Amino acid sequence: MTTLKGYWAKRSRMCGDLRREDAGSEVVLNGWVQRRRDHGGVIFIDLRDVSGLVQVVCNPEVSAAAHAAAEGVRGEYVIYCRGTVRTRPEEAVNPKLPTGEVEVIAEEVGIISQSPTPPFEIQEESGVDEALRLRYRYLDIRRPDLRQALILRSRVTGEVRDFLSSRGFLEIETPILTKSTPEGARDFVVPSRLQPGKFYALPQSPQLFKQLLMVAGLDRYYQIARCFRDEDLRADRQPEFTQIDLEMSFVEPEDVISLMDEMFSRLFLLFLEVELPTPFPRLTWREAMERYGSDRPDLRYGMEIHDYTDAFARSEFKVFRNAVENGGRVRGFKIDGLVSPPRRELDELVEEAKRLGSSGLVWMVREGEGLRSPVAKFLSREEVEALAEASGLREGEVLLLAAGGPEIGPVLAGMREYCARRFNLPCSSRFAFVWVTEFPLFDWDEEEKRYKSNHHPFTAPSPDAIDLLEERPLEVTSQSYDMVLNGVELGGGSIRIHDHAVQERVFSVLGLSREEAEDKFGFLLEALRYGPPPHGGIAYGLDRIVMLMAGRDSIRDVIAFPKTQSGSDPLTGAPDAVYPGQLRELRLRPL
RNA sequence: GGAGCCGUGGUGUAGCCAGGUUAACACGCCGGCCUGUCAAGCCGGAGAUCGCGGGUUCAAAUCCCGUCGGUUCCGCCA
Repeated sequence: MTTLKGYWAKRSRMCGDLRREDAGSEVVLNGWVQRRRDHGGVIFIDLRDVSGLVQVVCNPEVSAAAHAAAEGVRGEYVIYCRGTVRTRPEEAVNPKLPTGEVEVIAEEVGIISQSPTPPFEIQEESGVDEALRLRYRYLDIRRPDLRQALILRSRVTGEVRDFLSSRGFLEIETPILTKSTPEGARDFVVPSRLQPGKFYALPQSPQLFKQLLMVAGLDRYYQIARCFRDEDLRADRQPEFTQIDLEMSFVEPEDVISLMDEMFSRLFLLFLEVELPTPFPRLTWREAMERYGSDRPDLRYGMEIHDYTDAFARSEFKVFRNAVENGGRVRGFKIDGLVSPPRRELDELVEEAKRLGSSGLVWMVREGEGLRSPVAKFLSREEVEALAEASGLREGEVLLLAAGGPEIGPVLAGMREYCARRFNLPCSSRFAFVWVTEFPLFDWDEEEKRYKSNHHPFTAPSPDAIDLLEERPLEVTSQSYDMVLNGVELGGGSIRIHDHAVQERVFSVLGLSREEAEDKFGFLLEALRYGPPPHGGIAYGLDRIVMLMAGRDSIRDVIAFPKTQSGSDPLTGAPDAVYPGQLRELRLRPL
């Protein structure tokens, strides 16, 4: 059979959908050639589309034309195939494929479009250099893991939309070209042609706009919002990323938190078949710092930090006693799930602690009634007993201790992570969610010698802490909450200030004069005079959510066209120079 | 801004520390054989001036310096 140039038969089914029940039916498939196996007589073609893969059999005894066409087919060619679905002979069933019980006996095959040999193999496991994959991202996305991640991402956002919309949220778009606001990350800036010398900024988040929408009386807003921050990149940070952003009127923290518990348990049940117990556990910021040394603790592991200061108050071990006498504390944790590691590994722990910025780390291993430790000789029997008692250390178990001020918290937090990874410790669960609440309203910025908002300047102080605003600002907690999953901050939010007087007091602590505040976000302040409802919300990093759900280590693996660490896109070549004429039009000149 | 790691046919690696033959292996690619494979098999073939620049040396993929790209982390990211 001769085919007309440009002719192709349109598909009747998707490759990956064919099953045993379809046996006997005539189908037309369109797809990419994953692989061709030519046995001289019969030719097998693995045909791929977005739904998956199915085997096409081109037997010259069935159709000489189809077989002849198949001989000219190469990898990544796009073809059509008309044929009949057949259950495979029992010994030829491929249990590795969802479609492995069937195959399509080709009666007609034609090439729709050709392809050069791709620069890398389109297959599951890809050790291929990421820069090359990014340059040919459209080929990279043909690989199943990337394709699946993008499918998952689409389903997650779809479900988020369904869920929020069913709860009365309205999806509203906010500007991409907007005004640079102070504090926070460095802005991406866009020059204005109509107003030379002036600039838009791309939004770091729709924060201010969503508050305006609450003042506007829309009651509940959400958006799958692109955000831009001109800061250095990381595995979990891109210059542009996507937030699930939402805001609600007439709510307290509890309302936001419980709604999000519901949304996330739904997502995980639907897409990962994981049942998450709700409500998710909660820790206040203070508890989190005390027990895990971090405001984003990984609760898949125990290794809770305890205070052992009392045990060393009068110790012969000078390093610890001095630390205690100088107002410091001795804190540490037991490495759950590790027994009698070799000396070499214990020494590695000390090195790691130093890398984390600690001046030292002491390990102790329970051996019989005593403790093996580099500092054992400085410890009295009473101290050893007190430690063994307080730590609950069992035979062979390891206790790590560090002494000093608040700076040892992050060190111990780092050591928890390191131990979990280094010793491959068992997880209590695959996904450990936790809310961290009541963050401090302010941090002290040592460089600029002033208070800064921990979250942002519109975050409401806890009602019972408002009186401390002026006297002891660092002790003021806020009505804020972060959702943390496996040690990754997924999102955070707060109840906002709706009382004008409170807002002014906060600005005053931040050292913002009325004029400065007016200049920086006067439009919001003005809006907040016109009957703002009490409101609050939260914003999530969608990329991070999907990354964790897909079991990936980088958000680049769940973004169709991500950027490299230097912010470039190897596919398009962005960023790039522009024509001099463009600069002239914008009244811009390079320095 | 700082620290670490990586860069060798189309792809992934070995070789580099201890400089010295035609730079090795696997996958892919091309050709041949082959009617049940699915990482097909067997036979044959093509394909790399070792990221780039400079230096040391009789001699550099290998040592030194610089630079570019990628990546991880610290700083930064309200």
